[in-house]
Amino acid sequence: MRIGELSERTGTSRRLLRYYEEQGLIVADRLPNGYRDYDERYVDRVRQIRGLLDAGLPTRIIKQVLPCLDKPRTIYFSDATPEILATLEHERDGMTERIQFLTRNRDAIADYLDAVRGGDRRDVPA
DNA sequence: ATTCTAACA
DNA sequence: TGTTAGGA
Repeated sequence: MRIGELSERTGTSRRLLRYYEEQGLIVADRLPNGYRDYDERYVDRVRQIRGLLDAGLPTRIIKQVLPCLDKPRTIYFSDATPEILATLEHERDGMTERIQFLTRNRDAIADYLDAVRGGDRRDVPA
């Protein structure tokens, strides 16, 4: 498939797909006309990349982790070097911090909402 | 129509 | 990341 289809099927802009390639996250084959050519495997791969990006991992880290993940949404290291393990532990801690940050803000918003709506009205007052 | 590269009101 | 120019 060409970039347009991959874009639609992954919800990722063509611009971003080219950017991921530029960052070494994905490698596309080229059609005789120069167009990028992707196989089915890339649909999941791109989704996996987006997931890690949303989790807060920088592309440079994803680049190292990517070769260790394939089929489903799992990450497995049979060749986990101590450097990679240390990196992942750091990322894990970063995720934990972001989760706590999000939780605090979500609760603050939830409390605000509960305070504003006297327990009945579901729409925000003008 | 679609995609490509490069570049930035 | 979006958008756009200029080309295939």
